[in-house]
Order: sequence, then structure tokens, then C-alpha cells
Amino acid sequence: MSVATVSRALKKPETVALHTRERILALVAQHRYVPDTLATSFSSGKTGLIGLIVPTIANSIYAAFTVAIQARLQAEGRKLLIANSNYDTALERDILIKLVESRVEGVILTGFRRDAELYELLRHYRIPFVVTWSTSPDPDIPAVSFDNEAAAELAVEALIERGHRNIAIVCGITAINDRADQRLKAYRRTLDRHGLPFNPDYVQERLFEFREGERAAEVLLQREPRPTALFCANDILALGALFAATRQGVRVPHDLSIIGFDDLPIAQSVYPTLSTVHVPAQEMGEAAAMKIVNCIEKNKKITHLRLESRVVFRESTDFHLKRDS
Amino acid sequence: MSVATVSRALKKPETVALHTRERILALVAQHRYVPDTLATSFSSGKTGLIGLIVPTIANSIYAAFTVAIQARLQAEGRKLLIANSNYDTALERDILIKLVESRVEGVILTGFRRDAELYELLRHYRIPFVVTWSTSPDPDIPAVSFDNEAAAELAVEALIERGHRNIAIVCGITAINDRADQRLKAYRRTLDRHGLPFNPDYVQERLFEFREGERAAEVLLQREPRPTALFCANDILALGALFAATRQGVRVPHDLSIIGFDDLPIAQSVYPTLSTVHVPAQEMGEAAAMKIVNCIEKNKKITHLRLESRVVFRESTDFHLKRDS
DNA sequence: TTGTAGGCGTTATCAG
DNA sequence: CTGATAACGCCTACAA
Repeated sequence: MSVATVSRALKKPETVALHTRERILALVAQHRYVPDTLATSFSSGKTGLIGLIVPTIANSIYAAFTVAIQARLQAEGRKLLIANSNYDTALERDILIKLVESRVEGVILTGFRRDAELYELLRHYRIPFVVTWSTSPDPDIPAVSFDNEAAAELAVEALIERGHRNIAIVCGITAINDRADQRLKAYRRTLDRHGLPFNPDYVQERLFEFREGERAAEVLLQREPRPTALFCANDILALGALFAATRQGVRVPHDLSIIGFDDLPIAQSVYPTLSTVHVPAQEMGEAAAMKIVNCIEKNKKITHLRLESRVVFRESTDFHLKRDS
Repeated sequence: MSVATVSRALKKPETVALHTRERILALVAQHRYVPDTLATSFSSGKTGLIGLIVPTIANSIYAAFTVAIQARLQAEGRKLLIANSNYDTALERDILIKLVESRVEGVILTGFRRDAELYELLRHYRIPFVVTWSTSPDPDIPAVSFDNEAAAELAVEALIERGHRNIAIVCGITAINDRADQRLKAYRRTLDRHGLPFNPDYVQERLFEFREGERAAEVLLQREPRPTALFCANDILALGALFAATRQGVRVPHDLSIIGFDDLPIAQSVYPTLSTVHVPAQEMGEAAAMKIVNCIEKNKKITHLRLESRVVFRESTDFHLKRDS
């Protein structure tokens, strides 16, 4: 009974005689032998690992995205190495290198904006990768995403159609977040297209946290003229804004319309329920996972995929009518 | 310039002459050489890996817990292998074995209830572990937790003190979730202690999902006599219940008091704001991470730690007064 | 069907 | 300070 036989009994049972196999299995159980994945991967050159970098799983839209990916990879017999970049470019860089060191066989990234050198690194190691949540202008960077700008335009347009002229925006920090950047650009462009002026005082760039949304709303509600509508590039920010407005006696949607982005489950259960842009987080995760796996196993080239998003109207948006003051 | 020197230049720069080091570093950059973690771990016998099993990171209380652990471990120069058991015992078993196979140096578990054999496995491989979110009656199973029963008792007691007699409970599936079990037990015991009857019709065991909370509330609101208060063993369930009640025209807290469990950030921003049991998720995660690391690095025995929880009263609970019908 | 032996990339040891 | 080499645990030809 050599190590080779034990290895075979465990990995390819059919190649081992029944009685030998049983004897080995019994001994394995008795000694609680657990094969060393490290050695296995090292020896075989296959880790079965896929790396995922998301800004933070603390935001439940990324948690849902992550869960979808994990479920899919688990079904494919692979493992997921999750890492959080915390919207920090330098940290993301370190993490990506660590993933390469860990010999991941594929990588799923969030957002396209990063040092070209990192894409080079992945290509150099022939590690397939796919960008999610946004699409690079560079067609050589495969993306599974939706159209952030179109989605944001729809949201802003919906507010304009409802009679709003003073529309403020709360978005992520555009310098470090390409989705935030795209959404802000879409906001400007849409105002432009409708002949509305862009007012820098109406822009709040914030970290994606509830309290930041509150603070942003507090600032914006002081502006003159006071905005009648808020486009928040993220539901967490929108909920913070909603809370802050309500606490200050600003009625939503009567005095202030608010529209979010993500369509978190909770958007349906706040009061008033939150209008928002529905984002295909789950489909995006599943599609990204499958594309990576197909590329690794069947050598299928990763093609672009653009999923649909749509605006969901709930109670937090209303028509803006001239009212007695 | 041997492989040994390269290894030293990268891992222990101070043991290599400056000019040699510089030459090596230049070549490393030029060739985009990234050392193989697999081989490193394999050779050194150290993986730097800590395993974490949580039911699901889709529940934001576990997301917050996970983030706290990850941040702590990252600061300690270690890596976290996250796995979701999805409240499935068999799956958790497989995952735990996979973690052992991955040669994690420590494991953080959620809940204490699992096959004794699994604890044996960890002990056999001398992998330190710690249980979180609940405490085993077995003192040999180290736990960093809070007192679920005491916390649940406080919540139920608060409702009784406010005049409620018909108090229903929505909790997790007790057969697979020891926290749910403890919270249900605490509910029964508290009713008992106050001379109130236990009514099985007032118990709903549900998966921890928003829609399940809605359905549970729909069922409970049909019961005769209709409960005047709901203790939900999880904020997600509570929010679902809150939403369902509101939609049915049952006013919270006027007609129905609701108290949750977890104190998710969102509990402060729903309408009405949700009373709940605050749980020390972040501290628990940090403490668990540090205990594991100290055990690995300084061979410190892992001792029990019991953190505090407390009831947070917000708007969703009110006194129950006899009212005109 | 089973055993033997080489190799995977790195680290540690020991000699130079 | 640097180089040579064994060892880590497993897999996979290939041989028996």
C-alpha cells in the first residue's frame, strides 16, 4: 500500500481494487487523514481558485453579488477567494498581486479603472479576468456589466419629466470610483440635454455610507434654491438622505423627491418606499462566474455582456408642482 | 545568484548585500516574477490562513462581523478564507473539512451546534478554533459570544412590562440554528416566569429572509386573539413583519409592537424606527480574530469571552393599553 | 492492479 | 553574504 495507491483510492477510486480501496478508506477515516490541498495544488498545478475583488461586502448589493458568484462557483466545484478593496486603489493593487501569488485561475474585478500594469500582470500570467459593474472604453478588457450612464440618465430624466428643475446629486467619490464618475457624468449630460444649468453646489461626493447620505442631504437642503429632487447614486446614500430629510421635517416626496440606485431589498420597506434604479447584481455575478469558468475549462474567449437595468418607481418620487409657500 | 538568494532578497532583505538585492529586485520587476504562495506555504508549513464559516454574508449582520474579522486579520498579516454554510449542517461539515484540507491555521465558527466529530477533527490537527454568536454548554469549546438567552429575555420582558400579554415570536429554524433555539427558549421561559401561557400558534420558525418575515406576520395577524406584540429574533424578519403589518393597515406600534434582534444600521431608518436588541457583532469578530491569532503565534490558550448586548428602544414598541374596538 | 521515482517552487540548513 | 541541496506531500508516468 504505497502513497500512490492511497492517492488513487481517494481521487480516482475506480482505478483501485475494491478491497484495497476499502482498506484505505477505513484507514483514512481512522487516522482522520485529510489530504493537503496545498500539496495537491502545488503538485497538479491547479488550484481551482477564482479571485474576486469587490469594494466591500458590507454594502449589501455587493454581498448579493458575491453570494451569487460563490454559489455558482461552488456548483462548478471551484473555490472563491474574496477580497475587499475598500475603494482603495493601492490596496486593490496589493490584493490583486496577492491573488496572483495565490495562483488563482481567474479573477473577477469590480470597475475597470486601475493601473494598466495590473491588467498586464494578469495577461502575463495568462489569468483570465472579467470586469463587472462598469465597462472599460478599452474593448480588450472584457466586461459583464450594465450601462451605468444610461441607467443614471433614466433616473435623472424621470425627475425632470416630473417637473423637477432643481435636482441635486449625491454620488460616490468620482476620483476613486468609476461608477460614481459615470453616474455623475450622466447627470450632467442629462441636465444639459434638457437645457438645465449644472450647479456645482448641488453635487455631493460621498463615501457609500448611511451617515454620509444624511450629511449630504443636510448640506443640500441648505442650498438656495433648495433642490426639490435628489438623485443618489446608491441606495445606502438615498436612505441616509431620506432619513435626514424626514428628521428635518422635509416631507418625502411632497417637499423632496428622492431616487436611489441599486434596488436593495430594503428599498421596498422604508417609508416612503424608495424609487431606485434596479441593477442586475445577481445575474451579473452568475454571468461573470460562468464566463471565467468557461474560459478556464473550455478555453472560451470572454466576450462582453451588457445586462439591463431599469428604474423602479415607488413612493419617494413625486411630481413637482408649484405650491403655496 | 541562486534561488536561495532570490528567496532571501524577497523575504529577508536585510540578510542580502545591497547590490545583490537591487539586482534581484530589478530582475523580479522586469520578469513580473510573483512568488508562488502555494509553494511557499507548502515549503514553510505556514499558510497564514484563518478560516471563517458564517451562515451567509448576505445578512448584513454577518457581513459586518466578517468585515471586522477581515480587517483585523489583514492588520495581522493574515488571510481570511470565508465560507458560507447557508444554515446547512451537511454543507458546513464539507466546508470545515475543506478548510482543514486548505491547512488553515485557525478557524472561527458560528454557533456551537455541530457534530462532535468535527471538533475532534480540529483538535486532531491542532487547529485552534473559536465559536461565536453562541456559547456551548461544553466548556472545552471556546466561545466569544454574548448571552443570547439573556438578550432575548430582556426583549420579551420589555414587551411584558409594557402591558403586552399576547406576544408572538418569529425566529429562525430551531432545528438548524442554535441561536434561534436559545432565543425561543428564552421567550418561553420569560412568559413562564411572568405567568403567561405559551401558545404554539404564536410561534413562527422561518428562514432569515425579509419575505419570510412578511409571511410570518401575515399568519400571526390572523391568530385569535391577535398578538399585540411581536418578538422577531432577527431584524430582517422584523422588517418584513413591519412591512407586512403596515401594508395590512395594522399600525405599528399603535396596534402592534415589534422588536427585532441585531440592530442593523437600517433599523434606525425605517418607519417607524425599529426597537431591537443590539448585538456586539464587530467586537465579537475582532475579539475572535485576536484570540485565534494569539493562540497561533503566542500559544495563548483561548479563553471564553462574553460580550454585552442590550435592548435599544425606538418607535416600533409601545405600551399596550385597552382601547375601544 | 499496484509500486517506484521524478518533479512541482520555495525555504531552511549547512558549508563555503 | 551566498550557493548547493534536502525536504515539504502529492500526482503522474512508467514499470512491474
